[in-house]
Amino acid sequence: MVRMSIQLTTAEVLGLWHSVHLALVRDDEPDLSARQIAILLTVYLEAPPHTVRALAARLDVSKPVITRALDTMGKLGLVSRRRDEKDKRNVLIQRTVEGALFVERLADTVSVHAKELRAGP
Amino acid sequence: MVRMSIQLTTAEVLGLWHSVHLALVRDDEPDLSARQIAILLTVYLEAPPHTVRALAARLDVSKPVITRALDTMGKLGLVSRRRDEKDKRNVLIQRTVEGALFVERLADTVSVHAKELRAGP
DNA sequence: TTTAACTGATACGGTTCCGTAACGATTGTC
DNA sequence: GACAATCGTTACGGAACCGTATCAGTTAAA
Repeated sequence: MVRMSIQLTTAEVLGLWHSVHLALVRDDEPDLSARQIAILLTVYLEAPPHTVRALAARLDVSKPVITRALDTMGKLGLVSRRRDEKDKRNVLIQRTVEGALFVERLADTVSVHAKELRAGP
Repeated sequence: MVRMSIQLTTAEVLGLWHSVHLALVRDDEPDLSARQIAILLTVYLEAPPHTVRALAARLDVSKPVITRALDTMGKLGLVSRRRDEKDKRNVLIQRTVEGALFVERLADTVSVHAKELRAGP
């Protein structure tokens, strides 16, 4: 296994983006918006705690945007909310088993379509 | 430049997806849905002609889904519609200069965040 | 203790999208 | 010519989302 930087052509990058989105649309998973994906992956990839305010700042969007996205993703079981007992103004966004599986399937979908790419030194 | 297949780890794939979506949300471009992205890139990457019915079949969605997406992307100037003179039942979806620039900027955004990936033999 | 600052949620009017069903227009068939 | 098949669009009620403004609850400061 060799670590190197990869220089992708425009056509290769677009081909990857195209095939992955086609797969995401065609499968049975719910199609999340770009904002929802950004929130979901921030929660699952970055270190907790995750609050509404922090997510809003991270995405550079308003707080209601986060609240609405959490409502929808909460119904889907992808994330959950809990009051912060140390500061009851805060709400802590937490990961779920179902959400972790969703993220894993997303990674699989992307990986499948990223198999043939050009690598340069 | 060496052509080889790339084996990406789950963390690397998710990190790419995360950073690109964060960038897409934070920039000034309108956030397209997964279906809109799939339609847009199909129109710009695959050979014409592109009809509503063909796009619906390609994405495995109903025709009104395509019509609605074309309405919205048409207002954004990303695609345009024209009647097929040879068979006036058909509508031909066409590329626009503005749409081509949008796709190009999308490719740039993805490329920027795909610079550090692990490549294997 | 009164006030200010801060949190996340809610309300508002408007837009987009959802799936399903029906529609007018055009073309092909008998 | 009459009829069916095919095209894309529209209609429908319901849901989600948009940006903005405001809200109640909690904490910190005066």
